[in-house]
Amino acid sequence: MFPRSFSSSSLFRLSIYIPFLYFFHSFAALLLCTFEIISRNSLANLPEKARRERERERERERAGRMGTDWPGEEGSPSASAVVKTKRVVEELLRGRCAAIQLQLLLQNPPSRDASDGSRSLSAEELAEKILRSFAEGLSVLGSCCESASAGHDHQVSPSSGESGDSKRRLNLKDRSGCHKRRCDQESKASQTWIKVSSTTQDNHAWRKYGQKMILNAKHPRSYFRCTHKYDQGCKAAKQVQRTEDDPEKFHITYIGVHTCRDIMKTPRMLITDPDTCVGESFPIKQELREEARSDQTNDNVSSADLFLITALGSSDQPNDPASVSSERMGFDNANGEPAVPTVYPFGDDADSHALGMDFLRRSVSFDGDFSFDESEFLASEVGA
DNA sequence: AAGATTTGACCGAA
DNA sequence: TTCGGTCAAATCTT
Repeated sequence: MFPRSFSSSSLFRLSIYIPFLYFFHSFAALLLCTFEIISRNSLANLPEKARRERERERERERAGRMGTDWPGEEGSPSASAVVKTKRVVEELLRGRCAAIQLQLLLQNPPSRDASDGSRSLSAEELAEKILRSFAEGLSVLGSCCESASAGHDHQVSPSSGESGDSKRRLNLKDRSGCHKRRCDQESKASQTWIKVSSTTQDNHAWRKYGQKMILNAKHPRSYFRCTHKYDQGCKAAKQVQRTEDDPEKFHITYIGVHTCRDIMKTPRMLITDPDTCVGESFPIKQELREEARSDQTNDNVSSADLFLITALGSSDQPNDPASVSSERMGFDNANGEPAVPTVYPFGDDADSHALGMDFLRRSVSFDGDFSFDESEFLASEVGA
């Protein structure tokens, strides 16, 4: 059946290698189509005039990054929004480029004997590049609201370089700014979802910044923000409160998506088999301490933890930001219904939400109107 | 010493 | 005026 030159060991290696290759190839293709859809949508919304100004804008950014005042920009939020859109598009294009490189790398892998270490390293670098593009894009999108109220806003922007300490020194009067609050609330309302769990632990580093007794509630509510709020401008936050009927369970409200990237976790996410990572957790120091204080154990953490996606916003669709982004990416099925489940049986994981990569864990169906001509896309990409 | 938590005060919304 | 969310000085933990 096979030529004699095929030894059993090389056949064995081949049988292991091919499924991996197939998996990574599919993954790269998925990433590419994601970038393609987002880029096309964003570019379609970009006014022609703005596109012409793109080059000029790049020079501006090169000259003085964030924090530099440009005459005329401050007074026109629309111009600022265009700048943001352009930045998002640039990030997406950068990520798409990296995804193409990754795909090419996986399509034409160098021989295993040649340089195994360098091959996997470059693939990881590319993957990190892609994730960074996602994070940067989300970060820019998240800061759109603030820039609209630039005149009142003293909040630290992701790239302003201002430290948390200097922020602390701000006068109390500087905390006023109703525009920002209202704006934040509106944007947060669409990025809020609730989880009822027997543990407060998830795969993110949170820092507690407040606790309050709530009217007619037995238990206080704790307020957490992402540890990377100041160093990476991550706006994710959560509120934790014990449920009234069952004090063993926690009512957790997640507000906003993580735009931070945890260097320790990112590569692991990519290489870990979803099946094997179910139930695995990355212990978060603060929360473990809280768990210890409240005499809670994580033994009862299971896949049975209910992840409720509630419609806190106006939409009747699940408000999980990740699902929203999936929807924008065109992952809905032909019936117009979201192709995402409303209950996540994965137990405690916020990683995939944070990185906007839920589609990796879901069975994404591409039937419907969506079709992705990979070869055509690659050809056009190479031509460009 | 650095970073995290606690907790009283402040702020805006209702 | 009340309430929920946030801030930041004080305190605690590592």
